[in-house]
Amino acid sequence: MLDIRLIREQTALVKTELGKAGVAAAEIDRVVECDAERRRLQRELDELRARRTRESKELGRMAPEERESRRAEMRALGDQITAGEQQLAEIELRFNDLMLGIRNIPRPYVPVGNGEADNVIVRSEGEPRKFDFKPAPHWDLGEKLGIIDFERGVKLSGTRFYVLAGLGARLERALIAFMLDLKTREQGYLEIAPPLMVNTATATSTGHLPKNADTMYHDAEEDYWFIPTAELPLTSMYRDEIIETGRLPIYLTAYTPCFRREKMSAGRDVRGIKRGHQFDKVEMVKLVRPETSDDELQSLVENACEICRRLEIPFRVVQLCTADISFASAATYDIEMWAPGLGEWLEVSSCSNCTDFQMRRANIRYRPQKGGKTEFLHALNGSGLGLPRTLIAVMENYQQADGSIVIPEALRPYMGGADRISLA
RNA sequence: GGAGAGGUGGCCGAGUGGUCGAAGGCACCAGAUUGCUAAUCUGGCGUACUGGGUAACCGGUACCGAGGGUUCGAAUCCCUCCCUCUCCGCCA
Repeated sequence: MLDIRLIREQTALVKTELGKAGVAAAEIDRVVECDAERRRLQRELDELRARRTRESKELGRMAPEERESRRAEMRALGDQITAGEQQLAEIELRFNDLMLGIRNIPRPYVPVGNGEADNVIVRSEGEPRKFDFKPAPHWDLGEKLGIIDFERGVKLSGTRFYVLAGLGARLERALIAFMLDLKTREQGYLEIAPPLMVNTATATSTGHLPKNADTMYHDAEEDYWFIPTAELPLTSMYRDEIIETGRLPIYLTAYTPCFRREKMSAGRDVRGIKRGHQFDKVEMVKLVRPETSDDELQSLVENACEICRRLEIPFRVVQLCTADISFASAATYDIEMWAPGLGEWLEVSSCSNCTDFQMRRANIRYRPQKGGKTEFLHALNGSGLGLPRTLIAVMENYQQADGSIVIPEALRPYMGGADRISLA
């Protein structure tokens, strides 16, 4: 959520900045109008209520016979207040809807653009390996080695589901352990094992609700949302809390499965394990002081890059343009690993500075000055990394002419002695 | 799932219809004082919205788990829901 005061007092600026991300100026006008109406009603109602309090107290001090005569009058005032309250409640509902629907303002350094084509490749690291054979896509490798079973995944659940088996499952577990160890031992993150189903308030805090309700799995009976990313529980952990300054910055990491309907991507990436309804991910979340969040974004990106580096897989960092950053984000960098079998760059991480957008929704604050006013923190999140795509990159980059896959050095300690996945 | 108890300010905790935004304590802030790694005293100190003021600040309203109801008036009475704790049942 944006600060209504900013929208109110610097309407033109907000329109310009949001315009860069494709938000229509009319949307801002609607909010400003609704806000004015809301405040007008609020003031009226406050006056009526002040009168009631005042006169009720008088009434209490009156003699009983005198009291009766004023009752009817007071009851009418009470009805007027009730009517005003109902009216205000309606306006507030509409106001909140409007506010929840406005996206975050991009940071000034985010390149202005109209789509994916305007994203900027910031840097690349690692040389793509030269193959003296045609590198196979991971689905061929996985099936031949018996480590990915697509047919049985479909049998068990349906399209976009698959089964990892044997050293395939083991390799994914190794990646998870490797990533979590790096986060917790070297990068200062606290490991969390959060709930995978969250309530509406949690999903609203991060900006996934109300706008993206149709992209999430939802249990109607209990009103639980299956997390599309651990960003939801991690960012909302401290909802409605005032964080002690000494505890900042807070770095959290979690390995969780993620669930996504992938409605928007119907027909895209249907082959392989690149895009499933369920996938594993290691996530990073930071809650930091506002003035540090841009630096923290850089280090967040670096934290994710380090994984690619240690796996010795070529990657590049892409800065998303204003049109491509997500609803809650003010600045986003994607990290893409090279997948020689697919012949494409795979988005394995997306690191965002969400500034105070989510923190305002979640009401997570701190006190910059002891005894002073509270302020909203800034929240950042990034994958570190998405598992299926990392798995693809490992398989395709480390494949050999005979169809076997060599285990990257960094993962060997986690592979129970295996240094290669070969045909049985 | 059954029975009972309970949810009050950053924290603990009192408060059963008006003078309660709410006693008291802790924590915190400012000052005083004694001095020795801290104590004592005095004062201040909730959040949000809103009106006024350059500002310090002053005023109004709302908020005592959430939502509804009764009443001139609700933290307090009634209803529904959520959550926590204890006991029982069931269960991975």
